[in-house]
Amino acid sequence: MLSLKKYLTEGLLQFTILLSLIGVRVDVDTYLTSQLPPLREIILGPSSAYTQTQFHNLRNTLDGYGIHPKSIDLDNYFTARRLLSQVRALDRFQVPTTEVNAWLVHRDPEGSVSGSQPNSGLALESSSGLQDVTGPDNGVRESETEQGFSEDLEDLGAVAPPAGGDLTKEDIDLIDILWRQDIDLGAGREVFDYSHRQKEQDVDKELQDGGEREDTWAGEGAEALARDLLVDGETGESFPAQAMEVNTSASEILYSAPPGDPLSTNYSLAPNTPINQNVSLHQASLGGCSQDFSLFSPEVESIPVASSSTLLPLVPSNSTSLNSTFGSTNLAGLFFPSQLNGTANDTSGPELPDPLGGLLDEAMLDEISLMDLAIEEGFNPVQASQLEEEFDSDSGLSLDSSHSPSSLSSSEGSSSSSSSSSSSASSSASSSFSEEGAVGYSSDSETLDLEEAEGAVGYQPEYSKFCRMSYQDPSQLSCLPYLEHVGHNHTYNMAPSALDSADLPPPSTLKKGSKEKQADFLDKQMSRDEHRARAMKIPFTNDKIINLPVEEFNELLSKYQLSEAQLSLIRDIRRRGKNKMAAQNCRKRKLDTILNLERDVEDLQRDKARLLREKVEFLRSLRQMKQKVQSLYQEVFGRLRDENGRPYSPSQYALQYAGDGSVLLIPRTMADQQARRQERKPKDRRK
DNA sequence: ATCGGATGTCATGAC
DNA sequence: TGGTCATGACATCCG
Repeated sequence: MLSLKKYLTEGLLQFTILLSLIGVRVDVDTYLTSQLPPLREIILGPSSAYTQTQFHNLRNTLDGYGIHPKSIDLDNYFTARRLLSQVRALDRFQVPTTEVNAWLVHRDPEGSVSGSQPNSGLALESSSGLQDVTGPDNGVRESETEQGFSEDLEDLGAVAPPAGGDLTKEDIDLIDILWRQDIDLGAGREVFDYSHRQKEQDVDKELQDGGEREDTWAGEGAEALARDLLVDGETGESFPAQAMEVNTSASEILYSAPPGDPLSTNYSLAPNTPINQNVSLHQASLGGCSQDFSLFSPEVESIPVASSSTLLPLVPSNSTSLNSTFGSTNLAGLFFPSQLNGTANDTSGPELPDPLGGLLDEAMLDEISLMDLAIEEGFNPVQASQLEEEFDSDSGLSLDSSHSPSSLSSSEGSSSSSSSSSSSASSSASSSFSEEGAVGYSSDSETLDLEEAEGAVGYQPEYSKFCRMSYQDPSQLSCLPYLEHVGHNHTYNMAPSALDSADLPPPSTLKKGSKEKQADFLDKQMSRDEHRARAMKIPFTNDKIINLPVEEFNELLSKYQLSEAQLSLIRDIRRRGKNKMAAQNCRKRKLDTILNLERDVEDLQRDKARLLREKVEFLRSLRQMKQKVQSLYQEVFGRLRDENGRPYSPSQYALQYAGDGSVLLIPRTMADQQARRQERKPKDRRK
């Protein structure tokens, strides 16, 4: 806290120096000893009343990070830095830092403005700033967080294996017994197997999907975090420590002023310092950020800094007048601009030709170009203003409403469900079926066994459907790794485990009637190729035909004396079977692609909405900056006095900012020339 | 009866 | 060159 106070004090001092250099008397002691709550608390420590403002509640709530209330000090500290950055880098685009206004509002020493005004200003601007900057973003973040949270919940559920899903061998044996008891009722053992498999599939699938989602969300979380960091950086906190530091020369100049000089006491300019010598202002105030004042730089530097007759001494007025004129009213206008269009300013009268025309015009050009850009993007200024209002009302989420996380979740849910229905096949097959299906029709007895077994298989239509989707020879998976993610509809390898004698129920336990039914049903369940193979008395299973590696397949063919028709059929079966799997694979990929594209679109729409919000904030910030510049200009100019103590005529003189950070008082004619030159340059550049 | 989704099959091209 | 895969197009089934 001590170091923080040090920083704050230094920051305030530096800002005071800046204000002093532009002609404003700032008495730090006044701040330190005044009753101005924010500043005093910033330096001396926060009061409970301050730290419990809605400002922080809002921020903490929206951020969800539970920032300690004392972090307000940092906020305000950075706020000061941001203000400096804004003042120094008006030609640069900076992220909305509307909260800047908060504790720059300084109290009229004469008490014309009560401390509550800055306080309210702080509250207003701060909350506004929060809503503007962090609110909508937080909205996005919040939604994403919420989404991620729900996803996490799902993941938790997915990671946890379903109760009972992990069957032991005893369980399987029990299932066998139950199946033997139920076989007469027509319930196939695969019903049990399938349920088992389904659980495993669900677990596997959810594990897989959960992992994927976890990765996805981790990635999105990181992205969101990066965005947050970026946004934070855009709020000005990432500014280099220099845009804050007053260079040494400045301090030297300031403190080397005659001790008895009241101006030096106020960190202001020494009296009668000729501005054309370009010493005090240049070295003290703007040197550190001269590179940021690109708007003024090259042309101004090229000005024949001319005869000393054209550059008159810049003499700040006395501190009293400064205090009185740079009072709350002007500050209120400065920091709480009532006009957002930035085209008019109450304090800018016709008697004060705008010497910042170049700057403002350029800034306006930027704004216009931005608005044009917005229009090009289908986001017209009206929408921008609406968006701004939404922003103000902390309804930034509305942009995302049509692409809410729920929709994303649903899409992902559908994705996972679809993929689970398909990819579950291979995993279930590998876990449940130890032997591929056999369609051995070489003997009647085999056929009988087969039919009995087939009768036991998939008595229930639902099962048949599931079984078609789930069976896969695990031995082939190693040869066909891509199948791991594909659900196959292998009608032709339905029969399969029937030949596994270990799994076969004793034929004697089967009743004749149910056996016939089961045979009929199995007949219906057999694929056309299976029927053909059966009709052609192909001596091995379709599954082998399809899934054996080509060498083994040829070897298998060589073991049998097969007719040409049989060989042709076998080749067709193999071709069709492989093509069937390929088609399923292809469809799954296509579906995945569509889902990914859908998700990408949603992400892009979210990004677009965020960028639009940021753009609105940029525009708003730009307007505020322009108003501030104008106000500061008028304040500075209004305090300038010639050797005789008379104010300069705005119609005859203007302030000109040089590229090196100095501020010159030059005749208006020269300023107009500069303005025209600056106008021409961008046009030439555009050509 | 119609429709749409799921699936199987064929043709074709690429590797 | 044959095998395999990917994919568009079409057919079929089914709810």
